[in-house]
Amino acid sequence: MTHSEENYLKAIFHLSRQGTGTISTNAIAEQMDTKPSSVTDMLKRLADKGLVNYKKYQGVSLTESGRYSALAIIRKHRLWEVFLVEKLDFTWDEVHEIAEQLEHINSEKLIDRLDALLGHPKFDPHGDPIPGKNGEFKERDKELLSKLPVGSKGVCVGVKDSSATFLKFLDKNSIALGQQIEVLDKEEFDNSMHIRIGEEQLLVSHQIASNLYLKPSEDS
Amino acid sequence: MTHSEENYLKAIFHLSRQGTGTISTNAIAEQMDTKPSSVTDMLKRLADKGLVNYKKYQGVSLTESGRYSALAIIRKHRLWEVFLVEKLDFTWDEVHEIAEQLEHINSEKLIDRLDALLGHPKFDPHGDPIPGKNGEFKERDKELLSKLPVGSKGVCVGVKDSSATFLKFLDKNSIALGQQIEVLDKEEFDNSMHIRIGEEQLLVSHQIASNLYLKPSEDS
DNA sequence: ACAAATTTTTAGAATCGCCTAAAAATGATT
DNA sequence: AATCATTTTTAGGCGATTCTAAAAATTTGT
Ligand SMILES: [Mn+2]
Ligand SMILES: [Mn+2]
Ligand SMILES: [Mn+2]
Ligand SMILES: [Mn+2]
Repeated sequence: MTHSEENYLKAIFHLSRQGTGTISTNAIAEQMDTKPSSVTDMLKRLADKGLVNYKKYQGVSLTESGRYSALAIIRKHRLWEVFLVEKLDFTWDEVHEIAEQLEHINSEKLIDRLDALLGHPKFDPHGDPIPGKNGEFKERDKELLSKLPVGSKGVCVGVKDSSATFLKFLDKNSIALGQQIEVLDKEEFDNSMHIRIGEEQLLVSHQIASNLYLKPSEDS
Repeated sequence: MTHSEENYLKAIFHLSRQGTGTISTNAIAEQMDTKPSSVTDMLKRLADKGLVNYKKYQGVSLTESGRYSALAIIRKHRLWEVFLVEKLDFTWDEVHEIAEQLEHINSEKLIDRLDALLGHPKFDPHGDPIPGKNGEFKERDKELLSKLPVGSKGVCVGVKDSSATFLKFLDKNSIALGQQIEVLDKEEFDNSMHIRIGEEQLLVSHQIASNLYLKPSEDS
């Protein structure tokens, strides 16, 4: 598989775990920052190779084999991200770009060894689950902060937007994975939320609250 | 720069430290396992980008900038080889193929951190020197075993052929870098050599002796 | 149901990197 | 100097990936 094919598979995989059903040409084009006509071209090629189910005008979905390949690439991406943070002291806002390159390195043995070196991590630096060697993949239990009612508590377990700007914002306000968060109040006006993080209190906009994932505590 | 351009620069660099003078189209084609016409194509492109000096029928050489780029790639290649051996327990015959991929990863910070993690190594697993961050590069003092006179001693510091088959042969005969070697005798008939390695004695063919580098001891 | 708006595909072209076959230049031999 | 062999370049083409512009299909709105 070429780098380009791998990137398309990844994009299709990510789109299918968001919206429900089949994926549109335009959605892929937007995700990948290319033109729809280029997407159509590639979908034909991927279909020829048995990686996607594609029929003109009908949208696209991954085949068994396409899904397996996509998961292998995502596994590599996320393991490399862990490596960069754990072993090379990168911050969580720096690793994605580099992992975009490293994910295309082709060596099963390399990935197995890397996985072992890192102690078989289950999640990447952004809280996303790392697929297993044989394509096992389960999303973790989590809820957007913005969806939680006033009074509930939870632990921060992930981000939806993992752009460098958002991640740096979180750093600046000492919001990190593993942190306990409590919803103190919600403003009717703009849906911003008063939250407690450890000892601190903070008012976060709706946009922020809808990009932070919590694992709600049992007792809420 | 594309992967292909980087590979051509590397090939030209390596050829220029072997034979003397400018590099022929055919030599590059052979080194890279492509056709001469493809090489001509690429040389034009590299010349346009100011990476090589090229004039039709006159051979080619690296410009300042081309040499600098080539060294950067070789630096990455060799640092990754060290990483694979030191941190992921690969053997020295396994690392080259993977490093051929990793050398194209583009991130200065990544390489700086990797260099630091490895303790700023000076040589790769095959005894080849690792170019410095700013293009410093000096070949180490070494001599082919086949060139040494009977009675001389030295330490094994590198291999000329670093193919997996040769490296595995060396492993099998416990010849490793850092090993003390003494030339006991030379056969007139086929130039094979009787050598002593530590406690062991061994008869090696001329072909083997002309692919092992020693640093001759002062007193020889 | 039909026209308008939107989405998707096709047609045609560019670039990169490679190939084969033919032509041109260079170098060696008489 | 003329011929022959070798090296190198050119010409033309192919697959991969992308683009723009135009055509076709689908969806939406009245
Ligand atoms: Mn990422
Ligand atoms: Mn991630
Ligand atoms: Mn190597
Ligand atoms: Mn090496």
